Amino acid sequence: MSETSTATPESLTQTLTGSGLRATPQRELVFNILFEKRDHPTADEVFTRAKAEMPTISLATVYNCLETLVQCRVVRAVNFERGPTRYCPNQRPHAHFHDEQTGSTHDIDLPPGLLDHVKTILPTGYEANSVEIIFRGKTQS
Amino acid sequence: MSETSTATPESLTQTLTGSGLRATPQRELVFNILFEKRDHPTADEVFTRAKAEMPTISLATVYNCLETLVQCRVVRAVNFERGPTRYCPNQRPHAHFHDEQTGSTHDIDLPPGLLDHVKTILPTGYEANSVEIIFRGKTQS
DNA sequence: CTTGCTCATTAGAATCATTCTTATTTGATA
DNA sequence: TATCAAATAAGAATGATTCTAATGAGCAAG
Repeated sequence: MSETSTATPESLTQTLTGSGLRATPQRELVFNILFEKRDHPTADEVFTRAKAEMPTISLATVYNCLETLVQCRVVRAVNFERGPTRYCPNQRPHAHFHDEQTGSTHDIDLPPGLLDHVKTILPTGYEANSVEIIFRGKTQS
Repeated sequence: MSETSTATPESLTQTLTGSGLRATPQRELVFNILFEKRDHPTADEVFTRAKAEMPTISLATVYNCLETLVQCRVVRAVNFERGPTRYCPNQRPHAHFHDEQTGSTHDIDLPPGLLDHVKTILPTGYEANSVEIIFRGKTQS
């Protein structure tokens, strides 16, 4: 039974209301889209998928929902390279591997303690509250 | 005598010509600007500094020069958060610390072996040719 | 040298992602 | 059910970057 810190569609409502926010259909839809297919879509891709389910949703709302979910820490915004921001449901601490051939991004689970180990390289006076690790390369498939 | 892999204004010419490119005044100026003040400026900031020295230089040329220098691996493009790309002269392997209060970015030297250690978390079949580490937090100053 | 050719630069237009603005809608609360 | 704040929608506006087309510069062959 693996313990994850990933929000689920079920726990989303309480996360939102717990932050004084409303659990709207749009927010739930956007989260579900990220939750169902973990392929780090851009806002625009989320928008396309959302429209299939809710044709009246607007791109601005998708941006708003994503921003809200990031604030609530149930979704993570990821930026490597210039280019649109990509989003993933937060789950356990993980690094990202960016396959330069396919352009796709894979999550890499982090062994416990690695982030703390990495933080030890910081000089005195530097207090990190997050560490992001990005690999670039290719995968044999 | 510290051994670095940092290009210098002197070595730039041969790096460029070695790649079949010309060492133009614009390219040299852009590189010198990055080399002199290592504060991770944006293309627009480089442009402003460049104009002080060479009033006729254009923003497009600054973008072109930066891209060329990145291709030659004498300059590194850095992207965290959405927002403009920032540039630093390549020097030794280092991580970036992004101070969330001031918005400034500091280089963190990496102890030898750290990158290799971090790479060991990759599953079989993943071949990383680069690892980027980004800290976010605050500094006591 | 000087003609020709390729690489670079310039200026401005175009594009893309994102944010902003304003009006409308929704939903919880009194 | 009336009220009021929060959320959504649509499109305009912004900002960073890239593209396009024209001009300029430097080297190589004659």
